[in-house]
Amino acid sequence: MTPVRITPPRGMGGKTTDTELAQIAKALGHPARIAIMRLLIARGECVCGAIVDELPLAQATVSQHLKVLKDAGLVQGEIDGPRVCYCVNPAAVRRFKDLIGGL
Amino acid sequence: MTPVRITPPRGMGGKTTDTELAQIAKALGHPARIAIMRLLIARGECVCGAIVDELPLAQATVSQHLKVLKDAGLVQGEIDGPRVCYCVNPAAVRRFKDLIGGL
DNA sequence: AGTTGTCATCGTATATTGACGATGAACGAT
DNA sequence: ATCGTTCATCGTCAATATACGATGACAACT
Repeated sequence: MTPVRITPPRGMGGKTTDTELAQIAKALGHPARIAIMRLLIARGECVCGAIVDELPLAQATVSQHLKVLKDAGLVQGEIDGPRVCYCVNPAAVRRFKDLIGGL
Repeated sequence: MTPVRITPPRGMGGKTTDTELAQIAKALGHPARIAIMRLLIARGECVCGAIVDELPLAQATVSQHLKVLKDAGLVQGEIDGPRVCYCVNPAAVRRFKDLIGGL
C-alpha cells in the first residue's frame, strides 16, 4: 500500500501549505533558475549541456541549480543515452500558481 | 524629474525580468514570511506586535522578516504612534502573479 | 524630565547558498 | 578494452541568510 495523504493534517492555510509554498518559492528565488525554467518552457525540453551553453555559469553550477529545481519538483530529468533531458513538471507549476493564488 | 524607466531595456523575458521575479520569489521563500503575508491578508492590516504574538519567533527576527518583505515591495509599514502598522502591497502581489503567469 | 511601550538596528553565532575545479559514473563509439 | 562525451557529485571557499539578545530610537503619558 502507498501511504498517500489526501487531506492536509489541519484546516487549510496551515503550516504545511506555508512550507510547501515557501519551498517552491525558494527554488525559484534565483535568477539563474528562473532562466533555466524559461529555457525549458521555450524549448519544451532541453539537454543539460544546452542549458550550460546558454548561461554564463560553469557546468557544475548549472547541475546544482537543476538539482534544486528537481528537488522542488519543478523539473524532471530523463536519461537519454549519455545525456540527460530536462523538462518542466507542469503539475508543479500549476500547484505553485494555485498556492500563490491563495495570497 | 524622476528617471522612471517605462519599458524594459530589451525585449520581454530578459534578464531584468528574471531578477525581478527571482527577488520576489526569494522574499517569499521562507515559511515565516508566508505566514506573515497570510496574517496581513486575513486581517487587512496588522501591528508588528500582533505578528510577533502569532509566530514562534523573537521580535527581532520578525522585524527582520518584515524588512525582507518590505525591501521586496510586498509589504508596506505605516507609523501609527508608537506602533507600526503593516499591510500588503496589492500591486506587488499582482505583479508577482503576472510574472509567474509568464511561466 | 523620566518612564513605559513599541519597534528597528547592532552585534554575533551558526547554517545555508552559490560558485568553481576536480573527480567519478555511465554510456556510445572506436 | 580504451577512449571521449556528458552529467552528477565531492570538496572547498566566500558570501548570504537565519535566529537571538542587547541596545537604540521614538512616541505617548505622567
